[in-house]
Amino acid sequence: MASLSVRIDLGPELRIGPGKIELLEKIAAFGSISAAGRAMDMSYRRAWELVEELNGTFESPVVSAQTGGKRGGGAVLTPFGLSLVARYRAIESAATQAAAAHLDALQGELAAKTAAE
Amino acid sequence: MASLSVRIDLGPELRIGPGKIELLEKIAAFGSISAAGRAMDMSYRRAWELVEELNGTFESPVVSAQTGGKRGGGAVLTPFGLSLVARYRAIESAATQAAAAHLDALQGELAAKTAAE
DNA sequence: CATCGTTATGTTCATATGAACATCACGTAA
DNA sequence: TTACGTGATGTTCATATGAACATAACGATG
Repeated sequence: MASLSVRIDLGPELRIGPGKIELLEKIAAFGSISAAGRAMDMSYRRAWELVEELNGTFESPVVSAQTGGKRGGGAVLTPFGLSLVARYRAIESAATQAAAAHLDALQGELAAKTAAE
Repeated sequence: MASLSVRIDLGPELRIGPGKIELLEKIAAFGSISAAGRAMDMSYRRAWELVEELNGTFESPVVSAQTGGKRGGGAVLTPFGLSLVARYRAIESAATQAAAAHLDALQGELAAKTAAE
């Protein structure tokens, strides 16, 4: 099934797409950067770098992390981070819904081409 | 200004985004792969590779090219290629319009963060 | 026949990107 | 004190990616 993939451009060096958003959601769900990375089959290193990049691109941090402690540490989304995720999903949802008919048409056309010849 | 960037996933190895679409439009406008490349500040090699990739991913070719001749040769979009571009722009337009309000809200929130502190 | 602009490739090189591995710091719990 | 799980980095290496350059085929046109 054809689907839409949405990225938001907020300026040069300021882009956010489905990958980073999913990572943020996983962090919110597990309370840990490393657990989020594992869930996405991604090295901790990589996950941490993405978080670092996100925290650096926006004025306000998106993830707040703590080292040591009960479970060895952990990470949570800041209010701004939560808001960012919510807004992205809202945008994605609206976009997908609005484009659904066109997508189906394209898909159909593609199937016809595949069937023919 | 914040803007949306849309990619269409039609399967693994079957993705199309703003770059390829723009290239196709330039090819249609100039009637030449090399002219399209120049217009996008892209080497002919690169432009040709993208066209090759497009022609390979879909069942039906998207660009039809001729070597030699009056102007040295040229390239035009196939009917399917034209349709693909049109559908992409329609999808993009619908998506952008539907997400406009959310985008503005995000932009505003971002500006607030930038202003504060 | 020589020229021109284009398509169509080959080849080489620099760079960006991510994978992999290796530590260290930290704070709680046993 | 030791162990544990996590955050936070450093380092190295393989690979992917694109840039740059080079060349041939082609067909009209002069």
